Amino acid sequence: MVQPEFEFLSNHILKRVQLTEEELNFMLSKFKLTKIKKRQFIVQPGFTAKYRNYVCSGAFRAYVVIDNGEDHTIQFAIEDWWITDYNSFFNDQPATMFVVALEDSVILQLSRENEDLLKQANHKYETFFRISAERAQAFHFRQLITNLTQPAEFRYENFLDKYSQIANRVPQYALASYLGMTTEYLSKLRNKRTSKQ
Amino acid sequence: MVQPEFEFLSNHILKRVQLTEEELNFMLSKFKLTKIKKRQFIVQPGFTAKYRNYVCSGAFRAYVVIDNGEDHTIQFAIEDWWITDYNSFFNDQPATMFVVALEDSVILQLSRENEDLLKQANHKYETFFRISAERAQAFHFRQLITNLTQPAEFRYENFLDKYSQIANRVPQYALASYLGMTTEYLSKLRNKRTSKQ
DNA sequence: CGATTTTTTGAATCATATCAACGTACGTGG
DNA sequence: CCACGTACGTTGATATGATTCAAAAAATCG
Repeated sequence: MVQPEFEFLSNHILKRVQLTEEELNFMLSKFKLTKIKKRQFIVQPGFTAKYRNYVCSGAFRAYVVIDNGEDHTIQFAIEDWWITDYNSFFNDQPATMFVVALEDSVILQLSRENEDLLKQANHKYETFFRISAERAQAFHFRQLITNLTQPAEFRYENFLDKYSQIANRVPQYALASYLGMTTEYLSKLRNKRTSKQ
Repeated sequence: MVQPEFEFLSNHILKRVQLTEEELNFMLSKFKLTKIKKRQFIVQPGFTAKYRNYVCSGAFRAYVVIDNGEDHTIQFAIEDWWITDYNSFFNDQPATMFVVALEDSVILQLSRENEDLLKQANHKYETFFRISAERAQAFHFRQLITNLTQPAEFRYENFLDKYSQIANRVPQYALASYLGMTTEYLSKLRNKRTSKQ
């Protein structure tokens, strides 16, 4: 009998690649279940991001801190999302981002060594990671376009449309910096919006 | 005796994955050499992007057109870069971008069918594409951060530093929209800069 | 509860966009 | 190979979306 956390990940994997039960179990066996407390960091600048993290429950925020002390949210992750500093993880370099838990969370962690082992063990595992990377690539591409081409108000409305479950769960300052605006301005947009309807 | 265009691609591939001569040649045999005239489109909205394109010589520009008619540059590609609408290519959906030649160019095209064939034929080919996707992912990630966190002037200076060969070869309006600003503003930044030194 | 963190509000300011006009370059047809 | 037309780049005046700063209000937490 599998723990529910592994159940989520199983579904996630099987949606992307067809595996036999044996293959699936071998893959799952390489993941480590970890509980993370709110405010705890799972990636920090200076240290290599040793794991790729699949979120079973809870919420995370990845951000960078610029020289002047401002922080900028790069990514959110809730259930069924992955998060890490990929630059650090892939290239075994010190991370440049923080990844912090916004809520008490449960994650499944895959180390770089285990990921390499899987990739070498079976064609299908490699396919899974390739598909993940390709989707992430396409996702960031779209995000880049939106940031480049749309004004702040659209970016906010758009985010509400697509990720309302995230919008309600994360602090406003984190969302503002994710959308590339100040918290004050987001607050004004939000007011304008509620008074309109 | 290999044509020089294939020579470039060989080097590119071998930098990323180790192949025997036979494996390399099989991979190369799946690419089609194509000459593209300046102003010619290799990807257009409405049509599926059938190829992943490796640039041997010349230069390309990928852009989207927003409702109001403005166009926004998403990517440049010169020698030794890849370009296509990945969303379209991976998901076999109509493209949303244009990709147009800025100069007379020579490219090597890999069709989706041939790419799939390669991925299935040999673990190592799949590894190559995975590495490509991972690098692209990390690249877009960094770009996203820069766009989100840095003012226009920095983005311009930064681009000059990192991609001076591109900056000199592409029209100014294309660069401006790539950097997320108007051509007028870029023109002013450029002036300010030259008068400063 | 009090203390800290987060969000809101308003006024002043700044970075960048817009518009319009002009100069320049370049490629195409005669 | 010149001349013309269209595309591209520059400049200045004005407008605006978004930031900054300061302070109050609201929410969260020990």
